[in-house]
Amino acid sequence: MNQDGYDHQSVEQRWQAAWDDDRVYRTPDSVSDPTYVLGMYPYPSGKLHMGHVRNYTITDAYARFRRMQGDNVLHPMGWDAFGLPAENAAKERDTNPRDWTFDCIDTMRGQMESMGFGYDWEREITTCTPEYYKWNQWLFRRLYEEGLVEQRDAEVNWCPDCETVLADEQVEGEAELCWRCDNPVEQRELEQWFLKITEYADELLDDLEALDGWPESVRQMQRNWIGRQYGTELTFDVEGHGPVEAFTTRVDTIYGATFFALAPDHPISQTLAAEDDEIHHFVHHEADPDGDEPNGIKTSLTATNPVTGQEIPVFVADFVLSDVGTGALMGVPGHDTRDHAFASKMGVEIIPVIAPSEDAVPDVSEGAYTDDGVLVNSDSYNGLDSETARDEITADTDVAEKTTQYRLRDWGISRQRYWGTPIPVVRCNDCGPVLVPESELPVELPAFINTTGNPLDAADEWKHTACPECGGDAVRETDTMDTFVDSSWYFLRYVSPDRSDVPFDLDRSNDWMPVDQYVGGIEHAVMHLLYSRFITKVLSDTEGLEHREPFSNLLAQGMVQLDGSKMSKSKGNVVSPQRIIEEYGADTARLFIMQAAQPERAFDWTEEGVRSTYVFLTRLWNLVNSFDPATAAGDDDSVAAYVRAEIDATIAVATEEYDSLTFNIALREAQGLVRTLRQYAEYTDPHAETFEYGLNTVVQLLAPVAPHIAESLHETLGGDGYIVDVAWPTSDADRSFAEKRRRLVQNTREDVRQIIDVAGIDNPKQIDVVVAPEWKYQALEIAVESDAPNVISEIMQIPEIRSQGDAAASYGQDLQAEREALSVGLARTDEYDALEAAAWLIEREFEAPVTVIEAAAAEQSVSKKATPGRPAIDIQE
RNA sequence: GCGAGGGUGGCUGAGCUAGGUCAAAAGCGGCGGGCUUAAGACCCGCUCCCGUAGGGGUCCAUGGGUUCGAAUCCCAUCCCUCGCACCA
Repeated sequence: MNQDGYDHQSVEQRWQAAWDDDRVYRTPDSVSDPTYVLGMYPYPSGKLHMGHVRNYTITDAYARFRRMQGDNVLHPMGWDAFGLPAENAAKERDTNPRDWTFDCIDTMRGQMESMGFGYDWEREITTCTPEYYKWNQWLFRRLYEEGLVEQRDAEVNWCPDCETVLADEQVEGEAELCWRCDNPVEQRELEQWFLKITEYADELLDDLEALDGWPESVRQMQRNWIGRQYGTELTFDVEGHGPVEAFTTRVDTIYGATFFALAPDHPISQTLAAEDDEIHHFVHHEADPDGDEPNGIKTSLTATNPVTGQEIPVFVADFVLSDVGTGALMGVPGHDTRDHAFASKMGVEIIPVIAPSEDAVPDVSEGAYTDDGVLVNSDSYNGLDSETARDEITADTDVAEKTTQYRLRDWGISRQRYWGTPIPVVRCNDCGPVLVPESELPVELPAFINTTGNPLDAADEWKHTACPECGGDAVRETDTMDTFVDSSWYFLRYVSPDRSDVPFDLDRSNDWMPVDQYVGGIEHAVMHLLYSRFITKVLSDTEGLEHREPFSNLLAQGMVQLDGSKMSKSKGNVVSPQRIIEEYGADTARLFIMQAAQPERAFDWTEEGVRSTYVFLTRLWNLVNSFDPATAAGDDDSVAAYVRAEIDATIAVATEEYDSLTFNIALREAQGLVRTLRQYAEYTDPHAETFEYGLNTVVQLLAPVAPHIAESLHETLGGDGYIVDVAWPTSDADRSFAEKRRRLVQNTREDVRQIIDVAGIDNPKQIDVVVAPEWKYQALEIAVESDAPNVISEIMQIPEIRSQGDAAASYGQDLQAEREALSVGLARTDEYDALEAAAWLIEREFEAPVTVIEAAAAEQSVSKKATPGRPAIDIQE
């Protein structure tokens, strides 16, 4: 395949070694406020996949771009090294998670290096090392001291396959499958450690508004996840069982409450189940919270509506969930779809209490009316609108109170696994749970024991210890932390990875944080990104960190697909980055991925695309290597001027696009410039300086994405030092001006083609392109500016125009006719220059001499057709 | 059901936040030509319809509306993708 291509292997190996030797990507601690570019660190599975390649190529290219623009850049990498797969792998291979993990890390680091990613490896972090996880334990202690840790029995999601607890966020879909192994999750009651993220629910929600560097979709997902709802909590008195709290967002419908419902696991339901066989049967055998049908059973009890005093029947119903609201609710079938379905099924009364207007009471017998409206059938509240009624009813009712409910739950971090951060707690018979003192951190993991249960439980020697408080016998907490704890603050550790006395250097963090550009997969939209925001806020409140958000700008990169579907091992449609690197080189892989689509979009991997990218790089290589300034003896003529203008335009466009992370457009521009340069060299002997300028520009514009070949070509072109340190090219070109020029040239060429085609001209002898006279530009400008009803009289006030006589009148009529659509384009001289410079393109195409002339020098019959932005064209056969 | 983002020429995909220069960029595919012994690569052009001097017609999911003028703004409908969902 590559016998025809450039030798990517030697090029890439050479520069990787050179960068390494010279520590090119080192960010010294002394730099001030570097641009912090970060890709989500990977779990070290042992193999880089295309998703990683895309993710890290984006950050690498952006980091290199910013560096060439003169910024100090912080671009680190590390390993999310704890986690269950290592345990499973260790069991399968009869080794231990630690060795396996470090092997994987070594392999992946090697692959990253062969991709040419410019990381500061001296800042590498690995979460499974005691040096790192010590600070997870420290964090746990700090949270504990701040009252943000709680231990409680909890119904938890238990994955029988992974033998561990999962956070709500790790349970996926309606079928409730484990996010890692896709097995159904069960419920278990266990003593768990929780981090009280709910204390920050409001701030986590409200601060999303200001995160305008984040995609709306991610912010929306977090909003949904937090799920704040304003409503009213009110007390119903349940006969014989006392007061029961119920939450509602629609207290305005309380006059329509015709039943009361309890979750099957509500304490009252449990009591009733113990006394009543039918209820027992329902609770334990019939209730199906996952089913679509609302099921329930009527009890013999009634509840007192606190507003109306009415007695309503009490049901135990499976659609009432104990972890939503209070696990009890008032049923308003007239105005809630689900309550309506239930009431219809159970034969409960349905009455309308909200109407679109007072004299349009809706028929709710067949369906609920769920909109806000005006109250009816509600005594003294009749006639009030829903919103006012909610306020007044809540205010008037002693046992009602405005409250806010959240969907967000506290973050359960206990995992019954070995390969994680030990929770720094000791259980003493006398003192209860006691925190391990800071001086004794880290609590290190004992040697791995291959067992079916939790290996920490089996590590007797490690498990039995002395109580830090009383010195008595005690046992260690054998649970480890959710690995999302590790990743909730790792971005701070990169700032000062060597500090053994603090988790992060505070002053430097205040200077370097937040991460300016964070890049990763959308799958972390809620979990990782929410936890990181939470921990950052806590550290801000407790440790003096002056930032309350960790990531200013977030890019959720799209998938790399094959034939429209996600690459996955199970489908067997995986393209190995390793193979691509070997066959085509890292630069090709990087360039292909980056030019294929916008980074947030999914795109299809195609072998053909990769090949043509490789061909492109080879062509560029040959173009640069065959260029010899000594033999390029062309003049600095109009063609050179055209090429120069194109170079400058390319710089302007590419810079803008790099800046907004739309690499695909920037790269397309750069590739287009290569084409222009090749055409130039084919057409004529190029002007050495111009051509060299073009080549240098292309190489520099490609350097962030294809750094190895760029270094080589930079060297070939006689550049000093590394291209990573070369200043990003700049130009005075204005993008919109450049685009106007391009459009003018494009339109003119098309016009010539059309004339030749339509007029059936076989063999043009001479092509004249006539630029409109100055007075027409003047007239146009006046017409655009003018508010006068008739432009003709306006422009005729200018003597120069008036002196044109009929021609002026005629053009004035044209202007008047198109009055509203007029706009000023290029100035006459700019138009002339652009056409003059582009004349060679037309000459080359039609093999006829092209002359760009001023109107004054042309035949009247031809020049009269010329208008600003539209030269007259005269073709002689 | 709720929320977010979308529906552009054979395909992919810009433009749509600042309405006119948009028959609508770019790439792919297809067609023709050049180069070549030939193929590939490369280069040039065409690729909605009609047209013997740059013209005309129809067009950007569908149907309305605003405007001198709409792919671009507004409304409604349909469809697609993603997230959440028996959430009180």
